[in-house]
Amino acid sequence: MRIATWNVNSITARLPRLLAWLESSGTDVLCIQETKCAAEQFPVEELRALGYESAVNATGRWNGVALVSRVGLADVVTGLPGGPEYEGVQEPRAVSATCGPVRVWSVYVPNGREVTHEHYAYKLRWLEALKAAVAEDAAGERPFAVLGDYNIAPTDEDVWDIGVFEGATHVTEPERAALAGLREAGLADVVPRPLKYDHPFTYWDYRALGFPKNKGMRIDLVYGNKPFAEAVSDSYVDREERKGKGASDHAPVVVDLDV
DNA sequence: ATGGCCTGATCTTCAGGA
Repeated sequence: MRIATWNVNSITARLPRLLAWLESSGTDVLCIQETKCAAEQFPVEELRALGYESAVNATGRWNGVALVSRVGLADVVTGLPGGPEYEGVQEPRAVSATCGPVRVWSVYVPNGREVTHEHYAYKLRWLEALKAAVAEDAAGERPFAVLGDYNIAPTDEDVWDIGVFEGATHVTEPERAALAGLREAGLADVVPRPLKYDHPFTYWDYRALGFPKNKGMRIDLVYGNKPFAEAVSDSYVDREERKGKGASDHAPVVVDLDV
């Protein structure tokens, strides 16, 4: 079984590449982030034509997540139970479902913007709520994983130059402590292999030739419980999908499971 | 040449991304 996560940066803008990639990669379950569409604009029919069911949590131009699966999609939960509000609303940042033998979450963790910004405090609260919401499944016997754009680089090695990030979000101790909390809850960081260079970056800024210069970050993560991690036979970042016109600024992270 | 972007909506300018 092949499962992947991909921040597509607008599913509308990415639809031709998304459909082509699903077919060429043979992905069974895809966790999607930043759909940037209203739920009714999500391309349910185009995906159904390829054999995929969809579970969508999206409300408009910002954020939005989805799960698409061709191996079943049951017990869908929309949103993060107990999750915090930002400016009075629960933003669409989580959706979970059971896809065949695996329980899967697709998450888009808040960015944080600046460490002094209210959005940063919200990011930390959101991660606390995530830990509470997944605790039971994380400790369970069924293969379980939380995949998505965490907007956190787990270590200094997960950015191209840590010096550039002094005082910035994505690399702070509280953010990394939140990831450690998920690991303490029973989830392991399933680190993919890079297809080129020595580090599995998953995001490269559109600006300043970030991709050609490999100025990347590893912020799209797969956190799986013990049964999930033990079933992993391979994992890699499909950097080919970051190339060319019409690419997202994130590449898909692919995980193969023996389940 | 030492910089270089992309998205959708508020739509020719902006906020947000990280």
